[in-house]
Amino acid sequence: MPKRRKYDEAPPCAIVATLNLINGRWKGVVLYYLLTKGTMRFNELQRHLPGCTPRLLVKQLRELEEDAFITRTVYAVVPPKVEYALTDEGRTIGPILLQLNEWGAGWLERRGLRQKTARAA
Amino acid sequence: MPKRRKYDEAPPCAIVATLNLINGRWKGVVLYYLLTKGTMRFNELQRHLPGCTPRLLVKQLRELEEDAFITRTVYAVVPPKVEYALTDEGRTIGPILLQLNEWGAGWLERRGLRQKTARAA
DNA sequence: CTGAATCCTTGACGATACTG
DNA sequence: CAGTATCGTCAAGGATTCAG
Repeated sequence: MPKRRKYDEAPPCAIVATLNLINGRWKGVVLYYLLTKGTMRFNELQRHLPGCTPRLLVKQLRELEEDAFITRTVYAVVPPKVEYALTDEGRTIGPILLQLNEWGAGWLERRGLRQKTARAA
Repeated sequence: MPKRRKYDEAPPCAIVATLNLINGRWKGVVLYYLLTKGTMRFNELQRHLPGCTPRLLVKQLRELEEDAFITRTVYAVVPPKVEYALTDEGRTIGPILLQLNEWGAGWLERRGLRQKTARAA
């Protein structure tokens, strides 16, 4: 049994399935960054996610990799260098991520919780 | 302290904020049903969510209500009758829900996990 | 019919420290 | 730099029963 995430019991419901895929404290944003800023290294990614511990970041990245959304490329150099990039599959949710961002920005504004720019974090 | 959901510490990050709003085992589908099938009663809703206990359904509905996505209308009759409907605010995520559904359907298919129709559950 | 009450499990996530 | 290891917390969700 190769590790189950809580909702791998996902019924054949498209919406539930999709949401489960991007469930996780930072998955959505990670994908968004890789989408809008391109390939990134581990630390680079982490710097963009204030409050995200390496432990958690690793876990979410591994899950995204499992789900074929991103690739993980290790370079045999010192100091170590690992790059994360979107796959073609990962790129297919791009439009949704952009919409989530846009809608969320509007929502935050309606709530009076201004954010200065349209940045994702 | 009026009850906190785990991620109410949501940073002013639009994507994270949005995902947190529809996080929850059934929230997405509930919204989808209310969007595509219109106003629904409690039991009606539950019948569409196999495996969802009333306890959980109530909770998620209350949260959606708190977030102004849906309204809860109680009719003073016996037996009780309560109707849930999307608000205008709730309707604004409609496009995203539809896209989530569509993308998810494609994903499930690519995964070989056929679903017969385009139904959401 | 629409929940509320109670009790319980679990896994998502956090803090801190350490390493090749 | 890119993680592991270890320990701990806590809220999400499950099961069951009861009630207006």
